[in-house]
Amino acid sequence: MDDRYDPQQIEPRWQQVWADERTWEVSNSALQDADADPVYVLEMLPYPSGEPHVGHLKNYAIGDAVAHFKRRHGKTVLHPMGFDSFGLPAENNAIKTGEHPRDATEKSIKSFQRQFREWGVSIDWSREIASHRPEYYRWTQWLFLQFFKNGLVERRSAAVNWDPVDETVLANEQVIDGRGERSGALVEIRQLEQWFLRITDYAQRLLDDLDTIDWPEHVKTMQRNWIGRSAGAEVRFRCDELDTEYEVFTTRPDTLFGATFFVMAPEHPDVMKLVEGTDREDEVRAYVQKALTADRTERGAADKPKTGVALGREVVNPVNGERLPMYVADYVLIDYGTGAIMAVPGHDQRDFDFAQAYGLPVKRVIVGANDDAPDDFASDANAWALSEEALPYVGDGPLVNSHADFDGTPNRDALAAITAWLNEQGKGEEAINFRLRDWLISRQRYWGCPIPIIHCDSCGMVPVPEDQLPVVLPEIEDYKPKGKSPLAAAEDWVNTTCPTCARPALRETDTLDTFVDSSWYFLRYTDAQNDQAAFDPAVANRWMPIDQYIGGVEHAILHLLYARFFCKALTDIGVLDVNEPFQALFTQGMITKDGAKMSKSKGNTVAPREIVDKFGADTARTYALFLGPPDQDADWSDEGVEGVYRFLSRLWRLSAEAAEQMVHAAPISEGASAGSSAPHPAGATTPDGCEGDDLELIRKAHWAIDKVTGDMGRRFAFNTAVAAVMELTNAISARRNALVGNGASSRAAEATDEGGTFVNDQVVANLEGWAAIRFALATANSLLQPFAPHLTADAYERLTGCRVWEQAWPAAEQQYLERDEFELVVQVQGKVRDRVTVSASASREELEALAMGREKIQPFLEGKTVVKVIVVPGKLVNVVVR
RNA sequence: GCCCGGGUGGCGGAACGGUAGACGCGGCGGACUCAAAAUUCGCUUCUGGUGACAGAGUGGGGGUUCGAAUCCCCCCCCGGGUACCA
Repeated sequence: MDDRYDPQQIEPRWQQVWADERTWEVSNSALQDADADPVYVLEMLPYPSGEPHVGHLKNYAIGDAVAHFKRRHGKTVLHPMGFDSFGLPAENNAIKTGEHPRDATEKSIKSFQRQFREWGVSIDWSREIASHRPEYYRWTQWLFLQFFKNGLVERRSAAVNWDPVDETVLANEQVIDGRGERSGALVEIRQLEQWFLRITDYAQRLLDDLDTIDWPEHVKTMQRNWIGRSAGAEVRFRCDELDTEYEVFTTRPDTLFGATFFVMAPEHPDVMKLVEGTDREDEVRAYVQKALTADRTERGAADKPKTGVALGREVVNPVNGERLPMYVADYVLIDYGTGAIMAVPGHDQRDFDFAQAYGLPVKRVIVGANDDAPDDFASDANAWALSEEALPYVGDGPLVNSHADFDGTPNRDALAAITAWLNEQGKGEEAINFRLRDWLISRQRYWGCPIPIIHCDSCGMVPVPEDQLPVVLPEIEDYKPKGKSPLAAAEDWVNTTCPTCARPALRETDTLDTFVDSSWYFLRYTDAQNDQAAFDPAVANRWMPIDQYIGGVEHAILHLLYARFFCKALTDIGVLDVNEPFQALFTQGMITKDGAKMSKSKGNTVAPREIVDKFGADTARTYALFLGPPDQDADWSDEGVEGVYRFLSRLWRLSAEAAEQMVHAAPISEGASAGSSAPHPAGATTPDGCEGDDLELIRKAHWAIDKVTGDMGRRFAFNTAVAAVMELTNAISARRNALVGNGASSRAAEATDEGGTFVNDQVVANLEGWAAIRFALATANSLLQPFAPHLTADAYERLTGCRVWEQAWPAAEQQYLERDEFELVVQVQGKVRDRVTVSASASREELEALAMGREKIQPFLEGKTVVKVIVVPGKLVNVVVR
């Protein structure tokens, strides 16, 4: 028998077993069994580009560990895989090289599939999907049409990055310092007709239902902040000159009386209307043009000097009739609120900065805590000692300089009162505003899902009839046509007839945002073969929600929010009954190399392929989980990989050796038929009657069961779980060395052949030791199986004759966890001064007395008075002196 | 800018408010070997001391507590997201 750990030999053998037996496939009919306990474990699907990287390895190592752990707790686990195969990188590659995005993508998918198999990930491949295949995107289109028919789709104009040289729309990512990454041309902002999904209709529910799901708190916080609910009022400001009213959203109606000017966002559609034909027109036009092309993230910077231009118009403050000058300024955002604000420089930092820069009046309407209050301030507001240097004041306080009805009222109370008053007067009303914007789903790109709409001159926008789906993505010559969406070049495809009136009509040439594809793929997995529907609601509802979703924290907002929205909307439409798709979420951290994000340009990438070739998949997977807490970023180290390889080698060698020992011991110890080489079938149960070092080893094994079970089940602490199995393996190795000496191998088999009785006597003498070792090894392999499925299957079979993945997860027995002694720490002033082994049953009083009597602490008590003694049973005694 | 994370030995990291540094890497020393590799055993936060031991120590500053890496406040640095990368 080969005593060398050889993953290249072990791993393919077990992968073959799982493939032949379709071990990881689950059928939907199995769900009809009342005893079925279905669990859905899912990692975010990969975008197939090139080969998988170590980030993928980590993601699927985590997910696979969870899937195995659940299976071994008796669950029926759905664990599928697919590919998010539409997207920009493949299209960019096509523009550069002429290679069809489909070819590059399919090639990449093949590589991903092969490597996932080589990693031994327990995937149900019968449910595989790829979003670029017509049999998938047919249903993406169908879902779009359901949204369309239910009024959740809108078409309206929106700003895009426009590259005037390439004549194409750019993704934000393609805009570098305001220039197109390919052309280098200054990017313009253009307004184009776009498709939207009305996710804002769901803002409140998306916010509220976060309370019902088991997600990391910081991810929920990010989503809450992204949705950005704020309560306030909408107030109408009249512009007499143009005979229009402008609505403003404010969270601070209490400061309405302090407004001294009015500001519009550069994108506001009325800005140019307001200055048309006036002497302001040129200056305003120049400012707007500049603001529109400026870098979006820089624009919001608080420390950036405020800029703007006067419009030469005024609006009337509805609460006091004051005339406020109008400005356009880029610190006002078109996407938030109404794109126009009332400016209250006395109580808002940004308004204050702007007022300072443009010499505008600053008015105080709330009294600060440090201002001196007159006794009767309501009747004599001017008696206030107003400290102008303290402005802007953003805190709370009583109102002043406002209105007789409100002066003196604490501003928080005045908020509601003023809102009610506005409502009475018809000048405004209570309003909730969300930061969340509608989801822009159309893209002027080739490599995406065609939008199934036909534009007809007579009938308008007509949905493609469902029985004509899919609208197949046409073949085109040039992936970068000038000025239009690339699909517009496929004239035979674009020119069609209207499904309603049969007259000539044109197909929509935009494609869908790839986030649409990935917002429902987890539903398709539940019923992936269905060619009559996107999914059977009964099947999807049975599997959903996903019990454990796992993916990168970089998706914490967009993907997760869109998928949540999809499920709610589809549930409202009536094709699904899933309020929240991801009941539990785990977000993994990034793997870096030498402290930096891996990238091809830096040349610091690590390909899993090389690791797997050199050390095997078990090592690669285990290391990916061992290198740190999986939810945090971690740095990859090649030396660390070797450490894990050494650990796995040792575990496997010890297992192989112990299995051999038992084969020879069996006829003698078990009374089994002579010459039988059948492995001990009960190797996984705790041997009885062990004492001394053997008992200690058994205790260690049960400690490891307890530790690994807790680390995996409660907190996803795979790194410490692996460490626990390492500790157990170290203990096994030490016990084994005590039995047979430190030689590389005991060569029991050879010895038996040569030595006859003497060796057998030795084996008998060591029988109890080997039983303990074998149990500990079976336990170590069993605990490590979710991380290293191949070698543990191999070793466990040798040790017990059983398939480890079919075994129930081991249970720690309390009697082996409890100790009758512990090490008491003795502290003085919180500093450790002594340790002593004491009985676990010692009372508080006994612990205190014992501690106080310790010789080592006496010098620290000398000349001091003992003020207090803290006793923490099972842990420590802390003596507090003065 | 805004939102969310993170910062602990030479390195990756461990530590329900209760022994800082588990486990692994690296380093040093020993065993085995003609030798090397592999394996195996021991030591390894820093400073002082032969040593027992003492002092310091979890990005910086303050606070709460008998006791803080952990909780609170302020600051610095690094990472993710920021709506057309996925």
